[in-house]
Amino acid sequence: VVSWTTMVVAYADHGKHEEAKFLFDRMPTRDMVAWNAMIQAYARNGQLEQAKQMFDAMPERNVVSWTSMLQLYASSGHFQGASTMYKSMPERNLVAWNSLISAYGQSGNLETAKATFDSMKERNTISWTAMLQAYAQNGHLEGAKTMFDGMPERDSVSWVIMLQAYAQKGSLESAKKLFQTMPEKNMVSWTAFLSACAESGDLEATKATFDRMPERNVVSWTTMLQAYARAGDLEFARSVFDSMPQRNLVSWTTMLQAYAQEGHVDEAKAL
RNA sequence: UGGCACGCAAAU
Repeated sequence: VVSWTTMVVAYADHGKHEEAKFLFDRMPTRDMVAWNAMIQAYARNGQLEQAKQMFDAMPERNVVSWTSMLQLYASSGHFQGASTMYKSMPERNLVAWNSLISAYGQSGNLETAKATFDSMKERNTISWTAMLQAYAQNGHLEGAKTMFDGMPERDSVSWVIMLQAYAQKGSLESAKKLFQTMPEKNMVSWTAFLSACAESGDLEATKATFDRMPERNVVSWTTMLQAYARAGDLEFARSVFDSMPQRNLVSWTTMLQAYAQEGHVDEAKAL
């Protein structure tokens, strides 16, 4: 049953929920982990209806099943459904609570998110970061900063979210200062900072950051490409595009959009 | 020692 479940998850990870379901149906035995994995397979591919059917059909449910549904409702914008799930959960754990904070944050319900956070008997870094993000998403820089400063521990995710909070407020300077004090920088934090530079419109800073990066992936390359594109620098944009070690759908779309934006129909078509 | 759920980066 473990091998079968591994296969189901593998298909789900590649967006193939129908194949996942085909395998699931052929499993000789299914335990709760298998059922939960199948719910997640649908959830990851946005199949709310199907996920709900699995949830209703399963012989028994645990806290993972309930939490998965809560998250799915929240991520689909069905906050009422998420709330209903939460209320009907027979048991709750830290993950469930954290998911609820995120759900409230996404729905703009800051007060309730904070009330939830305050009422928790245990919190981990994810709880703090989810609350930090809730403030940031809703434009409350002060609240975000209070969370960030008050956290017992910060990891790279919390740093990145705080950095984005500054960047969203147009404060590249604060973002830069924060980035400089970040203890361990990884590809995501570098790219997040790169993106902050790009969004500020400071092309020099963007290029300088890009050149200083210890390593780059397709996301960082595309961010650099986008920086030139939004500045209307089609030549540079194209040379970045041509130099990229890899391209994906997003990088192609960025290049295409750059041409379209500037009215270069022929190049767009050729691309 | 193996399988499921929570918080981060790029385009539309």
